[in-house]
Amino acid sequence: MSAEAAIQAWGEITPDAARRLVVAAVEAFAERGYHATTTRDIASRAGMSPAALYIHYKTKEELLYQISKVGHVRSLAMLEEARDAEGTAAERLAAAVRAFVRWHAEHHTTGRIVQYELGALAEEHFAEIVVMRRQSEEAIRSVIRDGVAAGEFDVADVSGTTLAVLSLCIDVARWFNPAGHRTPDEVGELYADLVLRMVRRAD
Amino acid sequence: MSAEAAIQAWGEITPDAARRLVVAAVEAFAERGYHATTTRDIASRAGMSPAALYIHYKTKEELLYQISKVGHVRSLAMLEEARDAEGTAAERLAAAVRAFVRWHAEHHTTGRIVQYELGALAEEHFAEIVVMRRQSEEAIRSVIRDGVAAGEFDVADVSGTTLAVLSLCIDVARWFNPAGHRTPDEVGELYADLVLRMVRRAD
DNA sequence: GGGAAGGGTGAGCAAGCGCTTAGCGGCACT
DNA sequence: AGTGCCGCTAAGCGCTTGCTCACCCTTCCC
Repeated sequence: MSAEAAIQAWGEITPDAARRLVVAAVEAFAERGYHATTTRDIASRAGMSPAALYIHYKTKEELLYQISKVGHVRSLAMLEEARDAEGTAAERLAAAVRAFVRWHAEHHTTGRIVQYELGALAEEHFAEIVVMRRQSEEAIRSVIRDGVAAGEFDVADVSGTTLAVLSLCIDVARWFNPAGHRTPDEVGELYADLVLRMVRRAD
Repeated sequence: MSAEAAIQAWGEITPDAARRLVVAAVEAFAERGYHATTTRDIASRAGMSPAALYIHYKTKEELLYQISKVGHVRSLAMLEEARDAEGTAAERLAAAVRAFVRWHAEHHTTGRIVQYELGALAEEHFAEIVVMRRQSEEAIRSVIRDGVAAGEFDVADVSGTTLAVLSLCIDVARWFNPAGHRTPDEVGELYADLVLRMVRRAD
């Protein structure tokens, strides 16, 4: 993803300086991790002095919270949209995986923060995020349950399989390399196929 | 895993104090992450003063390297053993996944460090570890290739599927909760089944 | 033209960091 | 009993960290 696209992805954040700080923080957190990133690093990537950060965010953790929250809201919206769409359970599950994986590949920097920096959130922020994560899990679980009920899927352990499907998608943020030869679309397609094979009834 | 079991898992490390430091570091790194863990925290968990750490390890990073190295050696040995075993490709792939997943569940603290703290390694240590990771990937890939050649598997993208299988197993270290109701054996069994469904020829 | 407000800076504080050093106590060996 | 050594500690050094504060521009309204 280009720098311009990154800035556009955070378009709803104003003013401009606050958005630049978020974009800079996403880069830095994804590259080095939250704890290894300094406020000076974030500020200088955004072209500001260290003090400027504190005009827009109370603490470094609040920046992390902002990023994590937006990422989780997007993820949840994506999964619930797929759940509520028209079509067979197989079609809806494939659509959910395709979208979720493509997002984690395309926005793998944000994805890394969303998925791997939860432990750095303040307690009250963490509690809020956990609610959304449970809802995401429930969205996938309900599609799988639908497929089993309709006789499309043959799944012995619905909860365990839900966990595995989500886990598979999430981990894309860890290994995806934009310089590699796989595009986000291709990975989404491959994964949608693999997930369908995991759940489909053999016939 | 109990504290005694943890200590035994690092049994080959001597003297006793060095082993206690490693066990303490594994706990601390897994809980908070490498960068958020202080040498004072590690030392006090091991029942020593901060300075004692430096008698056994030159730096905090060397402790991480020790942990990462042992973990990678174990992982690789496990996967290569499964690859070289007797049996069909399906049997060998299932055995590999079962063992790999069980290990990541049972030793999920070590697993987290092995899989998620690579970026904190010194450059020369990282390079050494990357070699082992490539060998691990190659072990799984060769079993899948065997299965395709034997007509047991139907896999369009061998490399992509290898990546997905490894990714699925690795991510167990992130979500596994020993207080949950799933045992490492159960997760291993579930995952072996899911992976076979991902690759098997429908007939 | 004067005052308020908001986005920005340079300098720096208190705390905590990784790591070092001087020295101490107990053990093995002579 | 004396000596050397090894595992360890108390104290603390030099540095970086997250964050603050006094002050400065620019813009806007009257």
